[in-house]
Amino acid sequence: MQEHGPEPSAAVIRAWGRLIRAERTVVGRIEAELKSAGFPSLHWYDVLLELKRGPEGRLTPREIEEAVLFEQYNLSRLLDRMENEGLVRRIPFPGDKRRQLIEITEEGKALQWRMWSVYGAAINRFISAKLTDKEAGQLSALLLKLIQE
Amino acid sequence: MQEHGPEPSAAVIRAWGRLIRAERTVVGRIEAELKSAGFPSLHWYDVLLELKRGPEGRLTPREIEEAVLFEQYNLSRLLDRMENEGLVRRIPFPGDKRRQLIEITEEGKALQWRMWSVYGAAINRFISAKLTDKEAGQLSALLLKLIQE
DNA sequence: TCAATCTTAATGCAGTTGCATTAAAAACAG
DNA sequence: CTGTTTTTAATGCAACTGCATTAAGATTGA
Repeated sequence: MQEHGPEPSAAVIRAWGRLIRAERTVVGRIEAELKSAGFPSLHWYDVLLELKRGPEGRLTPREIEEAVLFEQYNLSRLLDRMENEGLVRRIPFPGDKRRQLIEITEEGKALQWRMWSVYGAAINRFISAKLTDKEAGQLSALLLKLIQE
Repeated sequence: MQEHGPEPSAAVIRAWGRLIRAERTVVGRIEAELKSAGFPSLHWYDVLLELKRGPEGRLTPREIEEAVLFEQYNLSRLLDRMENEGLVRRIPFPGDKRRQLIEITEEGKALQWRMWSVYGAAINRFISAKLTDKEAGQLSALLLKLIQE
């Protein structure tokens, strides 16, 4: 047997299992709502929202990757699809021909808005109904520890 | 604008964002460890572990689905691949020709064990190092609320 | 300067997932 | 019984993801 230090504690293993399960459960429920309302997936939403928040509705692909934690090649092709749907457009990055700026279109902003209508309601149903704001704050603080380093 | 009740609170939205991000971050780190040790993905591990825990190392596909929250068609094909690798075998379900039992093989048990060596160490590094047992317990309790209903 | 290195984004191909449907068997209802 | 409905698992096809590589442009350093 390979050595790898002490076994993780039961408490840690349980928390890890629940993290996976909670994420799958809630994402599954929310995706189902979006789909049944005829909308694309959360990944599309994530990109649209980040762009909308960015300066002039523009970000580089790298910035989007960093924000949403997608792989470079996945984002590249997702942007292809979104560009085909007229939700974003690629524009040259001034002073660096390698880079580009992704700009959200009016159509993209409109879609983000319409999706939020369904998404926000789903968050209410699947999260707000289960946690008080105080509990949500505690959860945020604990999850932050996992993200950090 | 479509009506959908009040906006989710900032605390809830933040918790939701962190849940997604924490899951992606930790899964990404753990998958990278498994991959660099030459092992298959966490999904394979999940199935192997559930089977190993099941009575006589056997479960129906439905039971596995329920335990790991995979889609029926995804599990069906994952089991094809695992069967091809000799990790599980399909056996008839006594008294119901629609159903089947999936049984973990000795090879499957051995793989689960070897993967745990890497997986457990990764959990130590990416979770135990970030949370005390007490915090892990709090996190579990909060996530349970999200899963329930 | 200019070759070596690094950064950014795209792409071919294989593997995986999602969606819709199918097929087979069991359970149910009249 | 027998036709209908439900349950279980598989599959064709399209969409998406992972991996490795490529190509182009910027940066670095002798």
